[in-house]
Order: sequence, then C-alpha cells, then structure tokens
Amino acid sequence: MAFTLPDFPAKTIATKTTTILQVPDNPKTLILEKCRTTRDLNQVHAHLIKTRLLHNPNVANPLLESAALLLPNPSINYALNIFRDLEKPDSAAYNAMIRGLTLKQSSNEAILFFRQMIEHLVKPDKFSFSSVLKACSRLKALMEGQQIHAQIFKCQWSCKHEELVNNALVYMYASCGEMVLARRVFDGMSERSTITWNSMFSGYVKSGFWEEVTRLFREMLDMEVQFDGVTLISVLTACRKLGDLELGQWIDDYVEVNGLMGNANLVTSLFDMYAKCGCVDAARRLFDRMPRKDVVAWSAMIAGYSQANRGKDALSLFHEMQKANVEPNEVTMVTVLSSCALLGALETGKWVHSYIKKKKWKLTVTLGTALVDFYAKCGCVDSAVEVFQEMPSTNVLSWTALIQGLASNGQGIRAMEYYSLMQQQNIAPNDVTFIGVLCACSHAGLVDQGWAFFTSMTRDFGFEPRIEHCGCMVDILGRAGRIEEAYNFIKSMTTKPNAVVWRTLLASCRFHKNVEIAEESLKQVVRLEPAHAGDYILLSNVYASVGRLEDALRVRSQMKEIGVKKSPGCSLIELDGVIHEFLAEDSLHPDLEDIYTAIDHIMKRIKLAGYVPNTAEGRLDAEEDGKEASISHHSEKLAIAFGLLKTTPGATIRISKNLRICTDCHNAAKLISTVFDRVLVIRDRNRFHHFVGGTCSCNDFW
DNA sequence: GTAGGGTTAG
Repeated sequence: MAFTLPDFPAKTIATKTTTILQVPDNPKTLILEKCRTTRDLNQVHAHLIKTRLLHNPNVANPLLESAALLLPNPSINYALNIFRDLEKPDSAAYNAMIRGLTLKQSSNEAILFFRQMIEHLVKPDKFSFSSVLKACSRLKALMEGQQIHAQIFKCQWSCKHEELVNNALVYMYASCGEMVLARRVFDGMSERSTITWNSMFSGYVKSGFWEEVTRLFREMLDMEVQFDGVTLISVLTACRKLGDLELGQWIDDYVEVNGLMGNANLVTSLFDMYAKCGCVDAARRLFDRMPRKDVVAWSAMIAGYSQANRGKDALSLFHEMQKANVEPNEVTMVTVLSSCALLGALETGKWVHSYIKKKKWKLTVTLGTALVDFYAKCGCVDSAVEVFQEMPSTNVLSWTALIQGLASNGQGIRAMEYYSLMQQQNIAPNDVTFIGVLCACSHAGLVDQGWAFFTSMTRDFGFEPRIEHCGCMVDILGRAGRIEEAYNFIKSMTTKPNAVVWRTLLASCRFHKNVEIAEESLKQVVRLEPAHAGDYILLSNVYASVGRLEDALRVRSQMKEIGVKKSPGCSLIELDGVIHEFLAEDSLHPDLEDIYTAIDHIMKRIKLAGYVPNTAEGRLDAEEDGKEASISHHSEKLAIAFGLLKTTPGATIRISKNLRICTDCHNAAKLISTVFDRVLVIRDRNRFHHFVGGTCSCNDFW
C-alpha cells in the first residue's frame, strides 16, 4: 500500500520480514509491504513512535489499515490499540476500522464504530457509508441499514449521488430481501455499472425471485448494458430453477462465442444448469471439457447425476474424482450419500460415514440429515436414529428425514413419537413432514390418526393438502380395507387426482379383492397416463384373486393388443461395495452365465422346499411361457442375487428394486432366507424389508 | 463491490 509522508528521513527501515521501502523517484512515498505478522507491525509501530511520526495521520492511518485489513484475526486488537492511541481519529481512521471489522466477520462492532464516529462528529464519507452498509448486508440488519440510508439522504454533500454508496445500498437491501427498496435505489441512480446490476441480480437470486432475474436480464439486453460473467452466473441459477433451457442455451452460445469458457465458475454454472434442466449428458460433455476441475465442479456434476436418479453414474464419477486426487468436501459427501441412498449402496455410504469420522468433520445439519436419510433408505433404522441423536443441531429437514425413514421401515408408531418430540422442541413441521407423518399412519394402520393429522395439517398449520397428502390418505384407507371410503375421498378431492392416486387405490383393490372399484381405477389410470404394464397386471391379479381367471387372461391379452410396454424392471445388487445393475431381459451382463446356473440351482432348491408360486402372476407366467414352473420377474431377481451370494461366501447381498414387491416375491424371499440361512434385504421403492431365517422384520404390509 | 455445487416427499 502506498502513502505519502511529508518529512520522513530518507532511509529504509527493515525488520526480518517487513520493509518500509522508500520509492527512489519519490522520496515522499513509502511502501509498507509484507507486514504479515503482529511482530512486524510491532517493529514498525515502535519505530514510528520513536521518530514521532505516529502523530501524523498520513503515517498512522496506513499503519492502522495495515493492521485492520492485512493481518489475520488477532491483529484486530492490535489495530484497536493503534486506534485508541490516536489523538483525533479522522474519517480515514474510522473507515479502516469499519472495513477491518467487517472483513473479520465482526460486523456488529463495525456498526458500533460507525455510531461512535457520528457521535464524535466525524463526518462520514462515501467510504464510511459503503463499508458500514456492507456490515449491514452481512448481518441482514435492515433497520440499521435504513437509518444509514436516512443519513445519506440527509447529507448535504454529494454522497447520495456516489455510485459506490448507491451500490452498497442496493446490495444492502438486496441482502435483506427487500427487493422493492433495492429497486427504488437502483431506479434512482443516474449511472449504473455492471456491478450495480449484479447486486440486483444477487438479491433476486437470494430471494428466489427467478422470473425477476430473467426479466431483468432481458431488460439489460434491451438497454444494451454491458454484462459480465458474474451476471451470467446469476441468470444461469435462475434458468436452472425455472427450467428455462432456451435462455440457458443462449448463454452457452454466448460464452462459447465470446471465449469465456476459461471462466471455471461460469462453466460450472453452465453445466449445472444443463444437468438440472434434465440434460445430464450435455452437462457431462461440458464438464469433460474443463481443463481443471475443482471440488465444486466435481460436486456439481455428481449432484447432477444424483438428482437425475442416476446414482450409479454419480458414484462412479465420485471414484474418478478420488483418482484425480481432488479432496471431497462436505457438499461432495452430501451428494454422494444421497446417491448411496438412491441405490441402497450401504457399504459405500458407510465408508463415507467413517471418512467423515476419520477427518473429524463437524456433523452439520445438512451432513447429518444426509446420513440419517441414507441409513433410513438403506433400512438401517437404528443407525439413522443414532446419527440423528448425535447431531448437535437439527432442523425441520432432519426431523422429516427421520420420521419418513422410520415410517417407511415399518416403524410408524416410533415415527409418530418423533413427531410429537419435534413439536415439544418447537420445530415447526412443513408440508413434507406431513407426508412422512401420514405415511407412518398408513404403515401402522392408524386410520383415525391419519384423518386427525390430515385435518390438523390445514387447520393448525395452514398447509393445503397437496396431491401427495391425498395419495397418503387413499393409501391409509385402502390398506385398511376401506376401499369405498377411499374411492369417495378421491371423488371429493379439490385437487385433481393423478395416476399415482388411482394406482394406489388399484393396488388396495388387489389386496382386498374389490373388482368393481379396481375396474374403475384402471380406467382412470389409463386415462391419465399412457399405458403402464403394472396397472393392467394389478387388475388382472384382482380378477385372478377372486377366481375370475378368464377375465384375468383377457386383461393380459388386451395388454398385448394395445401394445402396453413393460418398462424394463431394474434391480440393483450391492456386492462388497460394488453396485451391479440388472435390467430385465439383460442378456449382456457379464455374470449372466453364472447367474443362470445359479437360478437353476435356486429353482431346484425352491422346488425341493415345496415352494409353489401361488399368485396369479406366477400361474399366468407359467401358462404364457408354456413352461411348467417359470419364475416371475421378481423371483428371478432374487435368484440372481442368491446366485451371487452362493458364489461369494460370506458376502452380504442387498437387492434394491424400483418395483413394488408382489406377494410372490415376498414368499420367495422368506423361503430363500430360510434355505440359505442368510439375512436378506429387499427394497420396495423406499422401503426395506429384512428377512432373517424366513421371517420379515417389517410386518406392517404383509 | 457483485458470482458456481448440497439435505426432507412422490
């Protein structure tokens, strides 16, 4: 930093690491540099006292600034000492302190200094205002900010026209979420720089006013105002939230044409936008083009896969990241954990947990919630609860994850205990919490409680029931066998029922053998969503369950006529930390030959144990294929898993399914866990079923 | 002075 010095002896003071250098062509300018430790400052300070130069504000202020701004934390006290020694601190001295304190996250003290400055009748200048406003922005201290705004307004001198001051005002209001006030200052400015515009953008982004961001950007383009990379990053954030791929692509072209691809932050925003707009592969192509990828870029791409439900790609990218020697951080691990939760990849997630412990990372709310969710989705309820209890602080998301986790693992009662505990701790539930709570009621078979929560949600908390809540109610009533009531509930819904709601009812009809409402439900499902094989199978099974085999077969052939596509069933098997993915009719899988041998083996064992596929599905498959005992899709997957289990002694097998488990599958699992004397875990959507020696630990459904 | 990645539901 340079400063002017009236009468300083023309010589150089040198300490071990500090030099006050005299610039040869201007003997009055000295450069204070490399003042990086308190000791250095001490020596210079002492010298200035000795030479009586400290009384000269031109010398003292740069020293103060150096102490307040350059040095790490303890030196702020040192700066305070220098400040207190000043006979009559001027505005520059105050500014140095305010800036220094704001920089060191002591924004409260910065504002106090500003107050003191006013009390001592020291006239604030544009730097004072912009610094103290920055402190207000940090603290989101709207009231103080407005008081300062009033002072600026009262100023007789030109501060209120200073761009620096107005930028700080815009940014202060934007940080406080007061976008109307920010806009008012913005509109009143005669000159606006790119930074002014960017402050507006950052405010709209912070408040989540995504439409305003793109609107303002189009305004900027119309007015032909220069924008920069920072602008584009804000606009890209809005694009990804709005799913505005068109504008996003325009920015991509602009970045390409104007040679901005070197801006790594901008490129990260760009591919992140693509990923969140559903173009994960386009995102990956951009990501691959980045010459140097930092931890944010890696995490963003992993998150892109994870949020697109491509957990396997997410985890393999994480392994690549490790090979590239990029240290993961908390955000990386949160996304990795959510990928593990998607896949039911217990071993990998556990490794992440031990990594976190080894590195002694703080269990933040986000990290803890990700762990709770991961353990719960993998069926390890006790570990989920354990992590939850270790968390130093929790929020509504953590509680919701736990409640949902307990509910989906068949512990509905316990889930509701945690809901009341949550209320005792005065943590307000949100609408998602109620999905968990209603889910708990459905799994625990608590119809009256379910109704009570459904009513309370709107009456006591003001959440209008969303389609998901209604779906839960249908599930609660349907599972309890109150099919008519569920049907009437759907009819009375204010929101239009979707295919999921009708499908839920259809599944209940299957369980409780209600032909009439099943027929109506299928009609509605087909009307709302392009034909889905599972829906026809459900109806066919309803017919079969009441002995109307001809109708069952008719539905099956109807399926073929209409050409209903069977979505490829997909199973994921984790074997010693590696995820194996099997698609139905997957003939290219490397382990397939072994697997078929294993299936034969399994089938023999199954027959030996007297297992007869006793569901309509099993029978129909057999008839269709012209074989005596063909196995259903679900049993086949089980067989594959057990084939692997058999060839790898001691391995733990986990099967994750994206399909609802049928009774057939359940029985097979029971049987197989007995025959092989192993623990078996099956995932049915987000619920895990544990089989130990032929018994399933969650008997809420079966 | 302004800027990039994350957790709960279906």
